[in-house]
Amino acid sequence: MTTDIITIERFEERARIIKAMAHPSRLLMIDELSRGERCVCELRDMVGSDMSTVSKHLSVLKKAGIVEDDKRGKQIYYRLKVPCVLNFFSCIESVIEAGRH
Amino acid sequence: MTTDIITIERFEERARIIKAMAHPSRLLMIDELSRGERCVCELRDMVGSDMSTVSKHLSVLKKAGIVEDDKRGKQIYYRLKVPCVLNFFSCIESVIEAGRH
DNA sequence: ACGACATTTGGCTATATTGCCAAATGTAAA
DNA sequence: TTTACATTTGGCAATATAGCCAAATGTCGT
Repeated sequence: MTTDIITIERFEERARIIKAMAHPSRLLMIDELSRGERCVCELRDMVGSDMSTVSKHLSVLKKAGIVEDDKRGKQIYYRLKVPCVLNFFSCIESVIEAGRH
Repeated sequence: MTTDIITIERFEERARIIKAMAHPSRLLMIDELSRGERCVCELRDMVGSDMSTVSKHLSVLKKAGIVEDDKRGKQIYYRLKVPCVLNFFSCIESVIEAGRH
């Protein structure tokens, strides 16, 4: 354990991680990865963007510590490193639901 | 219930809400509001930014449906509308913890 | 070593976000 | 109805993000 003091830096660190999720394509990829690991080309087919765009999205998720990757053969496979992020979805849905007041 | 089909639009809507949280000052305010409603000036004192900046952050959270407000006297009080967003923090902490590999 | 394939990186433009100041709005007390 | 206070809004400059193309890197099969 490092420190339990809640500082501005702590909230900055938290914000960086949440920001990494804050994009529709990245959420789509997280959702897809919840069903198992996928190579970049599979995710590109799902998302429908340019390979380079998908790759950059994945690097954002990776830098945030949300996914991890693994090179096997020609492909690189990504998987969720911290699956609890999936729990966000149900809460988000209730925000949406409450929003329809 | 509207529809259960998972579309791109659904992920865009989710991303908008997550993006609304993706800022250190806004996370700080959410954290503070978890302890009860606060007027804008109290939040400004906590965050330490300009009043107008804090107000704009709050409008982002409000538009996303995360907080709601209520005018009483000269002040406007904000409170969490969907407290489940607080659950994000523990997961974020485990992302941070896992990141220190 | 060569060519095909999978992925990342660099570079660029377009767009979005942030945060301050100043001005506008709303409210209440004198 | 002034004045003071609380908050929002408009506008602007600085910075960050997104997505495409093209080029670079890495890996395999031949």
